[in-house]
Parts: sequence; structure tokens; C-alpha cells
Amino acid sequence: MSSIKEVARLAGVSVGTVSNVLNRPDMVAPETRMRVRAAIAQLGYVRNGSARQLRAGRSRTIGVVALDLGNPFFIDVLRGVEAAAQEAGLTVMVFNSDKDATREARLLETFEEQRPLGVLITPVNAAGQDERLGRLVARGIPVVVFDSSGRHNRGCAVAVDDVLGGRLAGRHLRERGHRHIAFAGGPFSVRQVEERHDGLVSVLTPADELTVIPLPDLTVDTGRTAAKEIAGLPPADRPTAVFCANDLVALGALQELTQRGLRVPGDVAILGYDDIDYAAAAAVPLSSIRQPREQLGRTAALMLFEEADELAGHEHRHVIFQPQLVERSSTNPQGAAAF
Amino acid sequence: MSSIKEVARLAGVSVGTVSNVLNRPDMVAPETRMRVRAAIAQLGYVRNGSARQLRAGRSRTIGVVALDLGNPFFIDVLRGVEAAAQEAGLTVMVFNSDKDATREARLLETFEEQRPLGVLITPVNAAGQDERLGRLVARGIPVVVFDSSGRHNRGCAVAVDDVLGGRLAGRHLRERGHRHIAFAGGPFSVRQVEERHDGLVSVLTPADELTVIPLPDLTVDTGRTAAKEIAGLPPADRPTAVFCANDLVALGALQELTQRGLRVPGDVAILGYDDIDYAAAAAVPLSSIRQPREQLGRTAALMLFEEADELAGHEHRHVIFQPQLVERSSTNPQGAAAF
DNA sequence: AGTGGTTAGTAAATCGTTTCACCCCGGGTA
DNA sequence: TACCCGGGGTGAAACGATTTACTAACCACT
Repeated sequence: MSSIKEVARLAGVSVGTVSNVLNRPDMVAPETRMRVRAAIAQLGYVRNGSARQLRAGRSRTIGVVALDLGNPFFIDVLRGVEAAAQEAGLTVMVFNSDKDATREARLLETFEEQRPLGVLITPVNAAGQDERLGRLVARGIPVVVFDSSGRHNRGCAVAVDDVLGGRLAGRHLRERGHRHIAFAGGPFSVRQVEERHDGLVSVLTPADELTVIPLPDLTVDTGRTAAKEIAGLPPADRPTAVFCANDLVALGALQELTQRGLRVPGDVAILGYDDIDYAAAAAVPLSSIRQPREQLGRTAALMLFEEADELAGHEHRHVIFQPQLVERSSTNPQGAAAF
Repeated sequence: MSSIKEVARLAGVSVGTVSNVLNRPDMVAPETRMRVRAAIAQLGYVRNGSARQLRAGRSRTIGVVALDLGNPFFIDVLRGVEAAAQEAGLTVMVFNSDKDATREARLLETFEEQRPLGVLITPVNAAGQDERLGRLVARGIPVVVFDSSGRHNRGCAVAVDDVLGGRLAGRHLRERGHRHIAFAGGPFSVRQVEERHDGLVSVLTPADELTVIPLPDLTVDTGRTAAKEIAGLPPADRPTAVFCANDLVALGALQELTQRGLRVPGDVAILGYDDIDYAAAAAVPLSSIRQPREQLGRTAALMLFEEADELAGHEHRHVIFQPQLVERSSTNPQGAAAF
């Protein structure tokens, strides 16, 4: 209820002085400072964020739009973001677009009104939102696109090299002797899916066989669907390994296959992507392609802060991380898991 | 960049009129309205949220503090909250206290400055934060405590009857013939854990045997630990069923037990709590106690809106939901899952 | 012509900070 | 003595919207 004015009155100083105590304490004489502090405490005064922000023109909050909070991958990325923000003394607001372009659009609108310090986003469809994001940037709100190659995008971006991830997957499975490999994932309009697939293909030889199982979505559920399809094939035509576009799909596939009496990795090996915590903890610990999740979030946040500081004359950068193979039991017949 | 003033100038009206077009369009003549709308479009004008909020005194955003975003349970609750908020035309900001009291305190401070329309929170420790929450309420920011009985709390609260959940679990396991049951969970200072345990105990007869496996935390990891302990027991002393304080623990236990060659539910039955999506999707579909997650979130949000509307003279309510048993394979020897 | 009731619009006050231009005063320098 | 300097403060002008009086214009009716 009480404003800076009442604090000033109680302390017997001007509002300007109170403001100074709040923002540049060493510009005011120790004795006065104490008096003001006492008044603040006595009144239980708390700064009004809106007023502050109105005056300052920019807030001390960054907005993060996650594509799917249900995917643990994003939660981990978020941790990285929050860690970086905390060090910088900023607040993180999280929003969930839930893969819904309409919701995303609404969130971006709110951002235009709210003018956060910056926005971190994994766009629903990289190409489509360019214009809206552009409007944010035009308003002086830096945007870092995250987990997207940013090919379509002229701002800052941080991503993981998904083609490389696909290659790592393919090489690993070939080394384990697999010559008929399935790829389960979709939709292919999602860059990540496409690139992981392409990476896999790029290391296969003409003699190898590839079965593509397109999925409408990357969830545990569609993973089960994929597994049903595989299990339904006559053993001769059945791939001996499945590379799943993410760990959710892999988990679903793992569960369905074992439930149908197929052994993993004996009958079918499974390789996931993301290395979420549930992957290591699955009934058969899942081999996976690890992305540096927290690191990803942290870097994205730092780039955002940097851009917010420099504002004009900022040079956009694209940071690409390297994924890494994590071998566990689901691709190792010996069962010896590298933990 | 452009403010309401420039819109007014361009449209040849006063700022008040522009404001009216924005907030009560039918109070201004159609012809003028059009002109103003055109000016808005031409300038790409967007309302400044801070200014608006400063004047209004309250924002159109509610803050949600989740205890652990890594737990899918909260994500689902969030969906309910967001659905309700969307219908009311409000924005939801999500924060993660991550079970850390310090972080929670910092978030509440931010709220005091930012003055959201209301706050939805699962406090880290119900008792401790009463005072801080009280300060929010004193500032006119309604708080609904969620997933907490609110015994310690004099505001609104929504929760699920965890004692009943424990009883349902106990009854079900006894009906399945189990006479030696383990409870895996902790810490017992968390109300939910305590009550689930108490519910279980309340339906056991003196002849039954109970093994309590205290855990520091409810995660997949500690679930595995619990399972190791159980697997380590000589078969005669081994409980034939484990009731886990949540599904994460149950999943961990399931994975560890099957990995060690114990069959679920043949050797050990497992019953979880929360019925998260991963539960149905586990290698052995998990029986669980379902909480109406989305419903929970939705109701909490509605109560919050209600309180925000009525403000003074509001009567606090406690809404308690009933949990429900969901039978799947992990407690059914026949393997017939009720899906 | 005068009164009353709409309707459409204006101008100014206000929300709570931050910041900028200015003032005052004691002490050091020329 | 005249001057400047700088530390410590003050006061008022922003920031951009909402809202509350208030006015002007018009019609209708006596």
C-alpha cells in the first residue's frame, strides 16, 4: 500500500533520495541512508514493479517459451536458463506453447505488451513465426531462438548439430553389426527430426536397409505405435535396430516391444535421442544421443543478456553444440552398460 | 515505440478517446472508432502493459509456483490452470521453486513487486511460508495454496485426500492377497507422504506386516534405491507388494526389480501414486492412485479468480478431491490390465 | 425560447518510479 | 576575497495508460 512518497515523508527526505538509497546506496550519506532504510522497514515498503518498469522502459524479466513442458528435455534446458538468469539477477517467466501455434502467437502478443528484457523461444514452426518475432526485435526486445538451427532466422540462435547426432547414431548401430535399421519419428517438417534422419542416412551404405516409420508426433504413445508396427513384421523383414527421434518415442517403443515378448537389445536394439533422465532409468537402460541440455539453456540465456546489453550494434551469432553418444544396455548385447 | 498519444494525433482525437476505443469500443461513434483503429494499425501500436498495470493497480497475469516442474504431475496440473486462465483471458506465468525454500522466497519477493492478479503455489514447507504468503495477501494479492491440505493455512486451498488415497492403496493390495506390504517414500515431513502412509496403515490388520522404506526424496533414483533394499531381503522376509509414495518412485522400483530378475507383479506387486502418463506406459503398466490433475489445476485457478473478483468479504474455502484407484498390470497377476 | 436528456468527445489528474537540472554549503586554490 | 568543486540533497518532469469531471452539440418537448 505504501509508496516511495510515504517513505520519504517518514524519513524526512525527498523521494529522489529514497530512490537513490534503493538504486545507488553509496551516493547517499550513511546517516541518511540508515534513516531511509528504517522508514522502509517500518512501513513494509516494497517497490512497485510496474512503475519502475514503466519509467525504465524495460523490465528485469526474461520470457521463455517452451515448445513442450511435458518433455523433460525442456525442463533441463530451463534449469540452465534459470541458473544463468539468477546470476544476472533476472527473473525467468516460463510459458508453454505446447506445440500450438495459436497459443504461441498469443504469448508473443503478451510479450509485445509486457516488454520483457528478452525472449527465449523454440518456435512451433521455425519459418512461420519469423514475422512476429521480427516485430519483437523491432520493438527492441532481443530474441534468441533456441534448439533450432536458425537457418530461417537472422537473429541469435543456439542449437545442437542434429545431423551429427544422426551420424553418431548410425555409426554406432552399424558398428554393433546392424544392417537393417529403422528410423522412428516425425513429422519431418520439424527440423530436428529431418536432420537426425538425414544424419542416419548419410552413414548407411547402399547395402544397408532402412525402414522409416513416420510418426505424427514424438511421444511415448507414438513410440508404442511404432513398436507395434515393427513387432508386426515377419522376423526376416524386421529391422534389428530402431533409431528413435527422441527418448520419449524410444521409451514407448521399449515398453511395447518387451511387452510383446521381443527382447531388447537381443531381438531389436533401441537408440534414443536427448538422454533425458528417464532414459538411464528405463527397464533396459536406454542408449541415447546426449544433448548438453543445461549448457544449451545457459548459453542461450547468456547470449540473450549479451544482446540486451549491447542492443544496437550487436552481432548475431549461431552457436552449435556437438551431441554425444551415451552407450547403455539397449544397444549392447553384452548388457554391459557404460554408466 | 509509438504511444497512445501518437495514435491520438494521427487519428485527430484525444487520448481519452483512443483509450475508449481500446477498452469500451461501443462508447465511441463507429466512424471515429474506425479512424482510431486505422491509426493503430498504421503505427503498429501496442499497449504498454506496465503503464496500464500501474494505473490499474493490478495486472492481468497470475503467477504459479510449482514445487517441481520435473514431475509430470505438475505439468498436468498446469494444463488445467492454463485452460481456466485462458477462458478468463488471463496470462499464466510459471515459476519453479524446485523444492528450494530460498528460491521460493525469492519468487515471492518478485511477486510482491510485480503484483500479479493472484498466486497459485505449492509451498515448499507448508508451515514455514505462512508469513510471506500472508504479506502477499495483505497486499491484496489472493493466494490459493494447492495440493496441500491447508491445515496450516487460513486462505483458500485445493487438495486431494491423501489419507483416502493411502486407504484405497491398502485395501486394493489386501484384496489381492498381500499380507506383507512395503511403503516406500519420504520425507515424512511432507504432508502428502505422511498421509498416504497413514492411510495405508489405517486399513492394515494387526496380523499384517508393514515394512517402511524411508526415502529422502521422491524420484526415479530413490525408487531404485528402495527396490535394491527390497531385492536384497531373503525371499521369506520380502514384502510381496510395495506401495510407492509417487509414480516416479514406483517407476524406479519397477525398473530396478525387473532388472534384478524379480517379476512384477509375480514376485513383488507395485502400486504407484499420481497416475502420471509414464505410469500407464511403463514396461509393466503401473497400477496407481489417480489424482484428478487437470481438474485440480482448473479448480485452483477458478478459486483464485473468484477471490480476486470478490476481494474483500471473500470466504475462504478448502476443496478436497477424492483420489481413485487405477488398476493395471503391476498389481494384477492375471496380467489383465483394466485400461 | 427554455429545459432536459442523450451522445461523443476533451482535458487534466493520477498511478509510483527514475532521472535530470539545479541548489546549498564548506573547503581548497589562486 | 573571489572562485570553483564536489558531496549531499531537492523538486519537478517524464514514462504511458486509465478515468473522472466536464463541455459541446444535438434532438425533443413543452
